[in-house]
Amino acid sequence: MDNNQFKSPILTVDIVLFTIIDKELNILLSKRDSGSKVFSGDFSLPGGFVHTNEDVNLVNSAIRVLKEKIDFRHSIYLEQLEAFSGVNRDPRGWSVSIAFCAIIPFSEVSTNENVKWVSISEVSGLNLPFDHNEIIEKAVLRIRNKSSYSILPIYFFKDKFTLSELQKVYEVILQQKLDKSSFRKRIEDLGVLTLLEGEYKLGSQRPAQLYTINNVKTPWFKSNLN
Amino acid sequence: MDNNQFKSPILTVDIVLFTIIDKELNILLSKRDSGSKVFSGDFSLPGGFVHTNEDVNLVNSAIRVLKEKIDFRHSIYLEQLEAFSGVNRDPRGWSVSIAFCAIIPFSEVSTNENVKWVSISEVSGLNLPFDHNEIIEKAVLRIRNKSSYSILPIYFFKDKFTLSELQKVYEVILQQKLDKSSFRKRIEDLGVLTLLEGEYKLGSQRPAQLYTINNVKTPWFKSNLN
DNA sequence: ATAATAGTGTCTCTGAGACATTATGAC
DNA sequence: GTCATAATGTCTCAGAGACACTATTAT
Repeated sequence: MDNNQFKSPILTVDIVLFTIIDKELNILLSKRDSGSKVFSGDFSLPGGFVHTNEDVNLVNSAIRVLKEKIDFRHSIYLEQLEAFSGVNRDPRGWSVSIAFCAIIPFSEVSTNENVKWVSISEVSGLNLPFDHNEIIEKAVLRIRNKSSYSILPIYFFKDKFTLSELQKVYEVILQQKLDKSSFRKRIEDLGVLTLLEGEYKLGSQRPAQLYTINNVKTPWFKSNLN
Repeated sequence: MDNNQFKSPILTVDIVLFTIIDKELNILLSKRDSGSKVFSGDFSLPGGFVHTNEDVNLVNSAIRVLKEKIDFRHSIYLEQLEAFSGVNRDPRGWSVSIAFCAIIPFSEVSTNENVKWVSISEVSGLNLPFDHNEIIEKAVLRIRNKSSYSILPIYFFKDKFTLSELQKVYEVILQQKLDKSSFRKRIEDLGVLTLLEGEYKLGSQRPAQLYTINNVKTPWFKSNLN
């Protein structure tokens, strides 16, 4: 029970930040700092060390790391995924990385020369540093799974959206067509969407009703207990 | 991106080990070492530092820590719960603890003077060190939730069990009566149980068929996608 | 036979999915 | 009017739950 007799593991956070681009889930990769001891200049998940002098907890560390990589004004969805660990996952030594899933509305994505967005079909062909391929795989599964029984996908929208737009996002994430009728029934029964009275999305067809989310956090469909 | 400019956080693992005693979920608490710098002599979740010289990953650390506390021959169920972190959760400083959920068959529980089993109704009345009350709360929710849509509760059995016994364990965990007929339909439809031909549990009533688990890991009920 | 638990069958209700139909805008 | 998409309605089917019924042992 004495901390001093063992070399302390390296402790980092990594973030799998999702958005939707061109009807596909995309993930943010960032170019590793030239001063980094390992994989410098390569693209990897955005991540970094915990700053014990300024972060109050790991969520805070994750947000700080993300803000160092990209600009975002709108608040993002953030959820802890899993701790990845082992004596061999990092060439520098015994390492633990707490991975997070995050979602940013596609209307808010910014970019710069140190980051790039990569679709999840492309990313599986890349050979990323550390166990970042495995982390991404698990993050995608998590997002898919949660989307199948919750309204998580609303976090891909900034504020207003139509039910058809929301359905399309579900279809992109779940990679399957959904029935319009039952989709709408499920969503509306949740009672988490507020109809924006008199507000419509105009196009070259019938205008669609705009909705926004109540300030309720990720409720579940009834299929799950509780 | 330089590790050395920040004081490294304290990194530990904590385990919420469940079993069932007297028709209630129980959790293992262990007496903290007299040499421990904080809360020494108090009861807390079993936990400890990662030993970078002998552990290969965090699962390994968790198992080692548990083995230091109690004897167990039979393999146990172990699953990562969540990383708990913050500048204030440990009086020694910025700390991260990776919490695990674990299950041991109630036929296998051993005990000694440094550990005690406490029912989850009792434990909520205790004021445990660190954020251990919060960790336990989340662990209980996780076990309850998973039990509602998976066959996780089989891990409370060593090998053979009857469907009635299994149902009783579900009822203890979920804190509600289940319908015998639909319970059996759900379980049998999963196809994960093997009927032990000719083996029955005898009592003062009609003998019950004994089953065992296929070497399948925690499948889900259909209600969840995938 | 009775008690007690094991195990099965039947009915109903609900919710999801398939699919058809109606509604409302632009042109 | 046509076209495209929004929105709603109808039908069927499957699974869960309520509950009744049958089966098999000990005594």
